[in-house]
Amino acid sequence: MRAFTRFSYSHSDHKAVARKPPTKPRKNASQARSRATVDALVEATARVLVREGFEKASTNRIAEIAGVSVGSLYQYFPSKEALVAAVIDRHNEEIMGLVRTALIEVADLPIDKAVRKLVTVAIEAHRINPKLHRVLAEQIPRTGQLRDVEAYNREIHALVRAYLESRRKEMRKVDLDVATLICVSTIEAVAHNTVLNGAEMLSEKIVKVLVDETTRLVVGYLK
Amino acid sequence: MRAFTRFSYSHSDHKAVARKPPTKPRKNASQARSRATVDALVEATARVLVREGFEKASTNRIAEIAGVSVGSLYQYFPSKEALVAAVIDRHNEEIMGLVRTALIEVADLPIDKAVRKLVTVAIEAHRINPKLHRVLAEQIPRTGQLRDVEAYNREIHALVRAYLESRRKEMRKVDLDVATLICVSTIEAVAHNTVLNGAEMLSEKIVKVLVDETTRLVVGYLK
Amino acid sequence: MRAFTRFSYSHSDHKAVARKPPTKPRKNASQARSRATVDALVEATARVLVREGFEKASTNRIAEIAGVSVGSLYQYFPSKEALVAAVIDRHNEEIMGLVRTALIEVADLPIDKAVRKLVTVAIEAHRINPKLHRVLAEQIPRTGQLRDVEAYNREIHALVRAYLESRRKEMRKVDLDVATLICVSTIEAVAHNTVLNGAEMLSEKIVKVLVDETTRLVVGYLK
Amino acid sequence: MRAFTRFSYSHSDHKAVARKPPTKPRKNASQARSRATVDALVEATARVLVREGFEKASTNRIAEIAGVSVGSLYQYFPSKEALVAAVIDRHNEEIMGLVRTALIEVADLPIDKAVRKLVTVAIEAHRINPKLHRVLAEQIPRTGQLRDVEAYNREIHALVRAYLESRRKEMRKVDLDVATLICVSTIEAVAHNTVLNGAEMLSEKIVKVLVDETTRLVVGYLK
DNA sequence: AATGAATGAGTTTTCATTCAT
DNA sequence: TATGAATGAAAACTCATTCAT
Repeated sequence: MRAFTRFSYSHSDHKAVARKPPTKPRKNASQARSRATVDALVEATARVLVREGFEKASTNRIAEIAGVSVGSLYQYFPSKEALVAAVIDRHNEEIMGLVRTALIEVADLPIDKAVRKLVTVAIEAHRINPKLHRVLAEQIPRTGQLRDVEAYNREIHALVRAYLESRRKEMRKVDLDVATLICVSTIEAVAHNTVLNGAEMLSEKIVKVLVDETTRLVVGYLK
Repeated sequence: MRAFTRFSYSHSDHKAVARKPPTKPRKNASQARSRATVDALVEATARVLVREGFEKASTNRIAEIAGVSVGSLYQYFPSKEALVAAVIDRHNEEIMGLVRTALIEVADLPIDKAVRKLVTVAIEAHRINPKLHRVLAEQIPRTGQLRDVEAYNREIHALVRAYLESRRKEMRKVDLDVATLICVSTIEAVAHNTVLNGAEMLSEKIVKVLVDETTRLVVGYLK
Repeated sequence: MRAFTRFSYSHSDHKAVARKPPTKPRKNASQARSRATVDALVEATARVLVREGFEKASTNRIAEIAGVSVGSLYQYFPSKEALVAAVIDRHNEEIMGLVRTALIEVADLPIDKAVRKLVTVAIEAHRINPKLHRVLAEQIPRTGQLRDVEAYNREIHALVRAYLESRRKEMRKVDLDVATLICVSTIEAVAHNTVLNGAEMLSEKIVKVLVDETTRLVVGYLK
Repeated sequence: MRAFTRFSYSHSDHKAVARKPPTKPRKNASQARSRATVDALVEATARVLVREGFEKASTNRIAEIAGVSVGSLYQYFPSKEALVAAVIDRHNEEIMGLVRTALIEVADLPIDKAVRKLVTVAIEAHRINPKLHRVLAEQIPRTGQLRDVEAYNREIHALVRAYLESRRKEMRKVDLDVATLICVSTIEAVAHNTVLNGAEMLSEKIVKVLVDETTRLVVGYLK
């Protein structure tokens, strides 16, 4: 199963990352100062990840960019992986915000309008921070975030399925789960490619054509 | 643009890996013994990559598994990246073999038969060595292989486009490039998901359903 | 010279630990609350030392176990070493309490009764907290406690010597200092071994045999 | 049970050192160069241990003193502990050499001569490198060498027991194991104290007195 | 007084790569 | 050519101690 967003590492074949170091922030960072430090660290990690890639993203470098000591880094994050995991979480939540909103807005629309909206949102979601998106996608198997990502995927699947169910009369006879899988996969694939192929360079016109065609593809399939 | 196979890192946005060490084999491996050594090294790299992941795949370990000294490794490959690049090449060639053959076989078939065949082959290609596939997919941005992968993608695009062109009369009016992109993206996405979701565990029956549905999706779109 | 208790690092050969941080409690802990805090810290240190060993016993951990902030820890103890020193002191005092009492009780007894009592007490002293005993023994050279331990040793030597002197008529002719050294060493050695060899597992019967034999050994030597 | 040499940490109560990193040299160091490197490392470790104590003995420092790179250190020793273990082994073997030889020489001597010899050798053994002896004694619980040390202790016990058995007619009736334990403990204790109390400063005369008295102590006990 | 966030020097360990043999 | 010992920069992580609040 795969979502609108390409973190879709829902495979179970990856040698489970030896989870020696835990992956959740050490304290709740209730105090304002702590909170600021944690935020600075997550932000710095995202930046370094984008600018220099995962291997160059050393904890010392991240701490430096965050304007904080390594010691502080390890006060809040027990390992480098935990830091990356936090970035992934943040990014995922941004994306899920978009997607959830879209699915609510779409609830009462007919299938063609709805699909068009979803395709558009999927592309937008991929555009939030494509470079970060890529680096994170590569790192998900290592951070033990697979479960979370799968949870998001399941959520999206469930939401889409619910929508389709409410519109069953507009559709031909299909197994709803299969149809959902096909829709989600397809939309995600096109969005992924669209954005990764030059992201910012794509003219609005071409994007429009892609949205049109993808909508036609999916709607044609459902009706 | 994206191919049937998920090496689709055809984005130009990745900061080109500082190409300190070259990436092509040092010698042509003309002698038989050399050839054997090179093969052993590439094979060992693939194995280690699959078994232990990229970070654990040290050159010393690879040499050891290949039954060769590190010194010899560096006789044939100027850097670790070159070694990984060779593995990627080999894997890509295996996949492209399948795809090229399929596209030849399909040349005279009507669209529905052809699409079904292509979907099937895409899934097979993803099944060749899924674990290796994953590790390589993660590592491609780091080696200098993006160009090569894009070349494969372009080749596939060209082949599919050529096929579609020859079948234009069966199709509705569309921009051929857009249609090709949509087809290739879609087929790839479904194959990718299918295989990575439990790979070997998927029952043949479910696979058949997916092939049916994907075929219907694509054919419906083209006609 | 060595005492009944195996803290006998009375060697002067150890490069005196660079005494950067002082080793005495910062304040006299006059207030009740302060006193409680100090006690909690010493107790926590002992516990951590026993449970996790010296390397794992970080000041932060100790403070946490004591239910106090690190800041407070440093309010009362200027360094980690001072903390360990306090634990050593406390443990030494416990032991010396036993030993002093025994030597008073023994004052009017004949040599064989007295030696038997001392052997018994030595074993008891080693049994107070064998694990702590060990860890402390390992760490004494590092704290500045050697002087203190030597003082205890000297005290024991003096007490035993005084007793022997008062019983000279029961003994053969010997140099009193040599005889004292031999007695103290011997009793301590057997007690040390007895306890450290399985401590709590030694059956009372075996302990009794050891007490009997050690008494015979020492008494035989003195008479 | 305890031997003539004070490595006698034969207690089973120490929390078994988490044996994450193995403790045996990685390769057999057959080549001459390797051998030299290994020797240099062990020697450097011993030196650093004596001069700066365990905590200051960092692997980088040891490598530097050995005139070798850290990398080489880790080529031959998988961890700092393994290095210390090697030093312990070497030291133990030196000591056992002395002890074994003495016990052979002593085989046909009467008890008083034999005991005198053993006391002398015990003191000599402790004098080989008293500072190193101390540091190692402190570190043995951490290195997982307890088993080895216990093996040495058992060997000594067995050898002494065998000797006593062959001289039974000279002795009063005793349980041989108890007698052996008492002898070994006693001799060790005196040697330990003698050496650690100023080692080199002890006049030969005082040493002689101690040897005399200890011999009398033990012989008096056995007869 | 107490707190606990912050510090950063220092530690262990890894691994791509070189080069003497 | 092949070997594998040696290298050393760099990475992840710890912890005694300080100091603003």
